[in-house]
Amino acid sequence: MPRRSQSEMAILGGLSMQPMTAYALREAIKDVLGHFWSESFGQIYPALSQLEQQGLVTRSHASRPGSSAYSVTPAGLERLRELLSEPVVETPPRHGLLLRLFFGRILGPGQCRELLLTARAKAERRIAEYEAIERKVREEDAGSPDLPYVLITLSSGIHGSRAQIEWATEALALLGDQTSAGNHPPRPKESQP
Amino acid sequence: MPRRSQSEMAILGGLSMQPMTAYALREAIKDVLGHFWSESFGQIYPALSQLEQQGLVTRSHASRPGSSAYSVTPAGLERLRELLSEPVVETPPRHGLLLRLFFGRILGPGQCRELLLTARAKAERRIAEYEAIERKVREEDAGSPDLPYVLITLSSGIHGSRAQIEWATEALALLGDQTSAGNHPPRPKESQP
DNA sequence: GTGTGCATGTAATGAGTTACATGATTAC
DNA sequence: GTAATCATGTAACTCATTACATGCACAC
Repeated sequence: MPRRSQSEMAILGGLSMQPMTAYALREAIKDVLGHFWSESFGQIYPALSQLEQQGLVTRSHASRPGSSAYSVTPAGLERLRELLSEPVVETPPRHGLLLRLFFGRILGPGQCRELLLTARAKAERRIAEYEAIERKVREEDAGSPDLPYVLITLSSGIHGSRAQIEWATEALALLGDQTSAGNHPPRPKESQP
Repeated sequence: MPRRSQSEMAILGGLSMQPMTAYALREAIKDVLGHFWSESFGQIYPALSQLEQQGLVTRSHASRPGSSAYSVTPAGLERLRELLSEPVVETPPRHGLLLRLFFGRILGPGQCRELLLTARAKAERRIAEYEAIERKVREEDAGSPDLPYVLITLSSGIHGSRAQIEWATEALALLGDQTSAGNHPPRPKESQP
C-alpha cells in the first residue's frame, strides 16, 4: 500500500482501457480522470520504464518514429487487479477554502462571503461540465462494459458539487447574506433554530 | 501562493486562537482542523523557528522547563490576514476510491459494491462525529466570535458526507443492489434540526 | 520557414511524512 | 519505579511537480 503503487494503478488502468503512448496517457489522465486524479510527466515516464522492466507492460512501435505505444500484458492485468483490491490510501486533507473560513474571524465576513460565492459559482460550473460529459459518454460509450463505472464517478462529482452549493448557500445565510457590495457590520445571529 | 505558506497560515491561525506549545499546536491541528487540514511535526517545528526569526511569533517560557508557548505578534496577525487573503491553492486530486471504481470493470461488481458499502458506512460515522462536535461547540463556545466560522466548516463536512451517502446508495442501485444491508430510503429534504 | 502539437526524457526542487533520538513530568 | 504522555528537534526518505533540453511532423 505504498503511495507509489497508486501511480502504477492509474497507469495500468489507463492502458488497460486502451494502449497508447506515454504522452497520450498523461493527456487521458488529465482529461478523463482529471476530476479525481492527477499524474505528472515526472511520474509517468519513470514508472512506465519500471513497469516495462517488470514485464507488466510492453512497448510496440507506433506509427511515428520515436514514439511507442504501451499496452498491458496479462501479468500487468493481474497486477492491476491486485492493486485495485488493496485498501484505499487516504491522502492527508488539505482544504484551503475551509482553512480560510475556519479563521474567518480574522478575515472578516465580507471576504468570507466572497470566498463562498466564488466556491458556489465554481461548483455550478463543475456540475454543468459533468453533465455535459455524462451526455457524451452515454451516447458514445453506450453498451460499453465501462459505462456504468464511468457514470458512477461522474455521479460522485455531481453529488459533491451539489452538496457544496447547498452548503455555501447555507453558510452565506449564516453570515447574514446581503448580496450588496456595501459594508455591513456583522449582525449577531439569533440562536439557531 | 507557494504551498509553503499554507503551513504558515495554519500555524499562525491556530496560535491566533490561543497561544500554545508546538506539541499542543499539532494536537489541535489534528483534532480540530483534522477533517480538512493536516500538518506533521516535521513541518511545524522548522516553520515555527522561521516564524520566530521573522518576528511573527514569540516564545514565552511556559510552566514547564524545556517547553515554550508560542503566541502571535501584531506583525504575525498582519501576516496571517495577508495569507488568508491570498487565493486558495488547489491541491491536485488523488481520490483512491473513485480511481478504483473507474476501473470497476477490472475489479468486478462484487468488490465495487463492497467499496461503496464501506465508503457509505464511513460517511455515516463521520456525520455522527460532526454532529457530536457541533453540539459540543455550540455549548462551549456559545457567544464566541469564532463560533459561526467553526459551524460553517462543520457544516461542510456534514453536507459532503450526506452527499456521499446518497451517491453511494445510487451507485449501489446502479450496480444491481441485491444486498440491502442497511436500508437507505431517499432522505426527505428537511430543515436543519 | 515557422509555429503548434506530439513525443520523450532528466534534473532540480520542494513538499511532507516518518522514524529516530532525547528527555522531562505525571499518574499509577 | 515504570509506563504513558508531553515536549522538542533532526535526518532520511518518498513523493510529486516543474522546468529544462531535445527533436519530429505537419499545417499554414
